[in-house]
Amino acid sequence: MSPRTAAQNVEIREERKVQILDAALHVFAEEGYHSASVSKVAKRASISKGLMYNYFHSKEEVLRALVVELWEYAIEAMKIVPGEEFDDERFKEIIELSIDIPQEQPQRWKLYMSLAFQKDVTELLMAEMQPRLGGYVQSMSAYFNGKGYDDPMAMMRYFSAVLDGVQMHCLLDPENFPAEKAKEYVIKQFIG
Amino acid sequence: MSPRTAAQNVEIREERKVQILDAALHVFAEEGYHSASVSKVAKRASISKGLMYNYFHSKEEVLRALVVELWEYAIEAMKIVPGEEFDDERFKEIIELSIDIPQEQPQRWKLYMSLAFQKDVTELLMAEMQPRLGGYVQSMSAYFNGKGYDDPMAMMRYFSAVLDGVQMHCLLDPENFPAEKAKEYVIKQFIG
Amino acid sequence: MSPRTAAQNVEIREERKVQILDAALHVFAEEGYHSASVSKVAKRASISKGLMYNYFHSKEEVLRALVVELWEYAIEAMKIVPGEEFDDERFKEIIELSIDIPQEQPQRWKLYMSLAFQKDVTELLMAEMQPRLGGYVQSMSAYFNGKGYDDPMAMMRYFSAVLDGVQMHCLLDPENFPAEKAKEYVIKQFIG
Amino acid sequence: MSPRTAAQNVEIREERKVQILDAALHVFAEEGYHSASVSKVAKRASISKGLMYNYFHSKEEVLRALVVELWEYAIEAMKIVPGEEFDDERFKEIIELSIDIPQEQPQRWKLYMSLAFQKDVTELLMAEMQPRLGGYVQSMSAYFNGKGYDDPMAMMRYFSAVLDGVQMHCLLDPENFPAEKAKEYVIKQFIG
DNA sequence: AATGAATGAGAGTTCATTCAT
DNA sequence: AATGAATGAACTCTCATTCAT
Repeated sequence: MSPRTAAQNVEIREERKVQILDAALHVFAEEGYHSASVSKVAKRASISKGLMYNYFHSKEEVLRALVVELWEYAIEAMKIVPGEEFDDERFKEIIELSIDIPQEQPQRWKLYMSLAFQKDVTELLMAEMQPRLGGYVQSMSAYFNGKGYDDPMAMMRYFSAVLDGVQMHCLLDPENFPAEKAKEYVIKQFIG
Repeated sequence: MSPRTAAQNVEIREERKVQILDAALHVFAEEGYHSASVSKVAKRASISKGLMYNYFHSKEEVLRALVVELWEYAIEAMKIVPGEEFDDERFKEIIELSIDIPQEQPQRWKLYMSLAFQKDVTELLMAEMQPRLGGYVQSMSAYFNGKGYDDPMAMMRYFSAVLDGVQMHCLLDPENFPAEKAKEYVIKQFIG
Repeated sequence: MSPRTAAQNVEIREERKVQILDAALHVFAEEGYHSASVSKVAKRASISKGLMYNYFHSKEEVLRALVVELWEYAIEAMKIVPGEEFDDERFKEIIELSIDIPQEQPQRWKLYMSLAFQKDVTELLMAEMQPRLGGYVQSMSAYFNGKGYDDPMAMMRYFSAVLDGVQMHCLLDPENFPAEKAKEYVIKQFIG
Repeated sequence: MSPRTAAQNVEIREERKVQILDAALHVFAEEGYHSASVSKVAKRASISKGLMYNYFHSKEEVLRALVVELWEYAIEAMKIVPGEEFDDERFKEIIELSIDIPQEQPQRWKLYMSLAFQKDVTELLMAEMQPRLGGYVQSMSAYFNGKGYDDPMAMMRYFSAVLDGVQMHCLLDPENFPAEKAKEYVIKQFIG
């Protein structure tokens, strides 16, 4: 019965973290972040309440981790690279991914959106994600500049809004919202 | 030495109700319905906690009143009439109003949007609004049918999504989002 | 429109008091003294909450009045006279009345009994009724002394207990408890 | 550095439960179930209010536990066995125990009696006890049938009333009520 | 005499967090 | 690393009582 090696410990910690975040995602999604209790998350993760605090300093931090994870996944999935230049093909791909990704894990994204309107949370997330998304915004800005629009910045912001609206409807009414058509419409409008 | 007259009481009650709803709007909008506490609402309304319950039976009822008020105002402001037929001019007006109205009372609409993703609340809201909005959806549906689109229903849903996205960005970043341009873009795309 | 005369005022006050006590009796009996609210009593009495406090200084005082009223009625109905001497006939009558009276107004007596086990209330009532009941106890004591019992005081106390037990069961299970038989048994045992 | 063992936890929980029930007994008995506050019970048990809810889901459940405990003790102490047949000796013993047992733990029984008249609670108690007491009633019924009384059922009910009356007086005025004499009287009357 | 709007203390309950083990 | 007993502050809601009118 030798003690665990440091490597094993790290591994265990990593597993536990995933366990907890996974449990938290489900519980938060089902009951809403504020109504969900830490006890329930712990129970769902099959660990004790106390142990949760060994991995996350607070309920809020669990939420934060969940959101960061979400965005990291999205950035990864969209293969976003700082400094990248978009051509039409790549831009089309980005539109498609932007609409497809939330639909893969609707729970996660619904949870995320449910938070987006609460001041303190919004700020918190912005602080967390700003650095990671700066490059993306620039790439997009450059693309719209190159498109020869009258007011490329306005167009870019409008584009973001449209995309958000579409994502929102995909999440809220996945059965009735025509996601594929919406993709086409967006592509046609903004790429031409 | 007579007691307050009935008229006086009605007046007082009316005033207080407005006071409470106003306070609740701000507190709910800032902190989210679930995290906001009745105490804070009362404090903001400068009344005792107890008195709130003289006017509303529960926290939820305050929310309901707020939402009903919101929609009644919107329907009134947009001059929506059940069974109305939209022509291009009127449709343009509706687009413009849809984007302008939320900006007049951003708090209210932020609150409203924040609720859309809270599962338990969504149902409550739907029940409250369905009857009030049925006619509007039909008018719009008829308009899109008349436009000769390939798939008018899909287009209508896409239109709704776009509008929601624009409204959302207007609310979340009113200083930077180009609302006027966005109006033009929407009009150009959907009316032609 | 002349002002009310003093006599009229007294009359009104008396009526109101009866109104209130009557309402209180019903509400207290239905919901229990502690759970019943002053508002409900006022509503049932068709007056305002405020006015109740013009007649009784507190909820507790209403209760006290109710109990005093109850005992006064009982004493009156049993025609108890201080210093009276009981013969067998009269004692028989007292037994019968003791069992009949609670059954006439079961609500009142149930309410009364529900209070009898709470320390503060017990003391309160004792203080209130002691003076009114002293003579009665003496008469009874004299009766039992005259009966030639071994230990007349013990017998008297036992008698009181038996009577209370019978009253209690009459109130709690009026449909099944054989009140008339019980009367006979008590009479046979204590009078002979 | 291991966590508490399961056995330790069980022990702690057992102790605490006793602590809480003991505190509740006193507070409920003194102030009545409805007026007693959970805070006071917690204070008397020297624990936090919150912890009470780790052991009982509600104030009512504490009451229920108390009552069950009480009856289990009484049934045990009276050695009641379903289906038992009473002879005179055993019946005498039952009378004696019925009067002695409440005096051992007057608080508990005062509480119990105070509940008998609180409508909402009565039902709760009946549900809890009916199954436990069915056999006892039958045994008693059989005994009275065998005694050759005119109306054995009436006599049994009368007997119950007498016993309750005696118990009541023992509890309310233990110093002056002649419990031993009362036992004799009851025995003489009902056994002969 | 009469009203009911208003208060404030306290009710039962929940829960994020801590800590002894 | 791990537990869950324990806390305390905050929660929603109620209600006896007061007071301006």
